[in-house]
Amino acid sequence: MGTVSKALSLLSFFAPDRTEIGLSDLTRLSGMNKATVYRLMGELQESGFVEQGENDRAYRLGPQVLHLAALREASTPILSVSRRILRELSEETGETTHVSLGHETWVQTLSHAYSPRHATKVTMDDAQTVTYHATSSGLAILAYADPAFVEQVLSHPLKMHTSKTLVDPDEVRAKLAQIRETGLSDTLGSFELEVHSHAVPIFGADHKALGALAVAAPASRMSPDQKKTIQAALRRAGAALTHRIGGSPPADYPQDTAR
Amino acid sequence: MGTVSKALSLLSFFAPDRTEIGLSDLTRLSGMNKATVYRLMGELQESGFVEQGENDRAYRLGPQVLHLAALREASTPILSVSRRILRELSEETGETTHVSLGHETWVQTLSHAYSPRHATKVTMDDAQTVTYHATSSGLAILAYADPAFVEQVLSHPLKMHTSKTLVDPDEVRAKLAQIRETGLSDTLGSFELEVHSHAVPIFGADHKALGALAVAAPASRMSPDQKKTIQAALRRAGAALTHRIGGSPPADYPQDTAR
DNA sequence: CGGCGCTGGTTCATTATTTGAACCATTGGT
DNA sequence: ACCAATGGTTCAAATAATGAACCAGCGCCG
Repeated sequence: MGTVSKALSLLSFFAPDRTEIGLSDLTRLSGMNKATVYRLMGELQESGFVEQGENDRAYRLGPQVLHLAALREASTPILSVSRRILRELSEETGETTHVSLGHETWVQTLSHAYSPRHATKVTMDDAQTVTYHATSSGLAILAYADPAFVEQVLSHPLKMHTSKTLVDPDEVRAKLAQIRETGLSDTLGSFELEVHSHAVPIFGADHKALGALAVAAPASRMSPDQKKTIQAALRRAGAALTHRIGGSPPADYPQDTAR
Repeated sequence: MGTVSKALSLLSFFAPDRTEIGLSDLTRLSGMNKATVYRLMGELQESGFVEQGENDRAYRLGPQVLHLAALREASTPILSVSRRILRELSEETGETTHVSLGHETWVQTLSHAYSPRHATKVTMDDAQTVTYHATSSGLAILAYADPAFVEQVLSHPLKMHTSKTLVDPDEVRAKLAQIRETGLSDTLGSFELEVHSHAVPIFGADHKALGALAVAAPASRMSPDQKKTIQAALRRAGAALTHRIGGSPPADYPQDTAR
C-alpha cells in the first residue's frame, strides 16, 4: 500500500457518527504509527481535505471535499438530479427513498427523501456505508456489474446482518440471476429486520451499474398493491435518473413496459 | 512537498471546463514525471477519488468525493442550508447570488442561484476558483480572517483581472478596514468589468470567516435603492446562514440593525 | 501538592518507497 | 509506411517515509 493510499484511507474513518477524530483516536483506528498519522494528516490539512478544531485540535473533513464534489457534480450531476427524483418518488410511493453509489468494497448512501404520508417510516442517514450482499441497492448494482467484480465482492466473508441475510455466495449468485430477469431487486429484512426494500440499478455511459435507487418501507405495510405501485414507480424513476446523468442501460435490461 | 500533497495537487487540475484529463495532459499540467503521475493517479483511483473512462482512459473525479462531501455536510451543512438561502436571496434581490468558501490561496464558489426577474444577469459556474483580492466575497472573508493569513495572501503578487482590480497590498488593507466598519463588502468591476458585487462573511464556530455570501448584479442596474435592498437582504441572509451552520460572528461584527 | 495517564507534537537513524530516463505497444493521422 | 501522439512499464539511484522514544501540557484524583 502506497503512502497516498494510506493517507486517503485515514479519511475513511470519518462517518456520520464520527465527524471529528483526534490524533490518538486516529492512530488507534488506523493501527498506524502516531508520527505517520500526524504527518499524513498534516498533508491532508495543507490540501484542505481536513481541518483542525481550534480548541481540541480534532480533525474534521475540510472544504476541499465540497469543492471536488461540486466539480464532479458539474460533469455527472447525479446528486442534484437525484434530489428531485427522490422527492417525487417518495411522494408517489409514500415511503422513504434513497440513492446509493457502488464502491470498491461497499455501497454508500448519498441522499435520501422521506414521505410525510405515514408516521412510521424507515429513517436513514446520508453517507451511510452498507454492504453489497445485504441490501437491495447493493444487489441491484451487483446484478449489473462486471462478473469479475461480483466474484471479488463474494470472495470476502459475507457478514450476517440479520437472520435473513444471504451469506452463502451461491445463494447471492442465484439472487442476482433472479434480479436480472426482472431488472428489479428486493430484500425483506436482510439488512434490517422489518424493512422491505426495493431497488433498481442506475447505469452510467458504459452500460454498467454505478449506483442504485431504492424504496425502503416497513414490512408490515407491504401489500401486493403497494408492491406494484413501488415497482412501477421505481422503474420509471430509475430510467429517468439513468437518462438524466447521461447513462444508458445495457441491451438486455428489461424494459419499463415489460411485465 | 510530500508524496501525498503531490497526489492531491493533481486533483486541483480538474475544473468546470476540464472535467476529464488524460495521463499525458496531466503530466504536462503538473510538470511531474509521467510514471509518477501514473502511479499517483493509480492510487487515487484505488481509493475512488478518480475513475477512468473506458474508451479514452481519461481520468475524472470519482464517487468517493461525493461520499466525503455528504459526510462533511452531515457535520457542517453549509451546502444544503445555503441552497434555500440563496434561492430566497435571489428572489428578494432579483439578482444572481452565490456562496464561496475561503481556501489557502484562493476562494471557491460552491453554489449559486439565479433570479428570473431580469433577462440580463450575471452568470456563473459552481466550483469556480477566484482570487481573494479581486472579489467582494474574497475581501469579505479576508476582512474577518486571521491577520497572519491576510498578510500571507497579500505577500503574493496580486493579479490584475481588470483595470479596476486592487493590486496594491496597502489599498487592499485599507479596503478591508473599510469593510470591517460596515460588515459589508462591495466591489465594482474589480473581477469582471460591469459587475457590481456585494458580499457578507459567513462565520464558523470559531468566530472567523470561513466563507461568504454574495449578490452579483450588472453595474448598470445598481441604483441607490437597489443597493439598499441588496445590502439589507444580504445582512439578513448572512446572519441566517452563519447561525444555521452553528457559527457565530465575532463580538465586533456590526449588527443587522445598525445603520 | 505530586504523580499518573492521557493528550498533541517532535526527533533522527534506519528502512523502504518514490523517482525519472528510457523503453514498449497502440492508435490515428498524413 | 511513417510520424507523433497516446497510455503504460522498467529498474538502479535518490529521496522520502517510518517508528521507537522523547517532550510538554492538561485534567484528574488521592
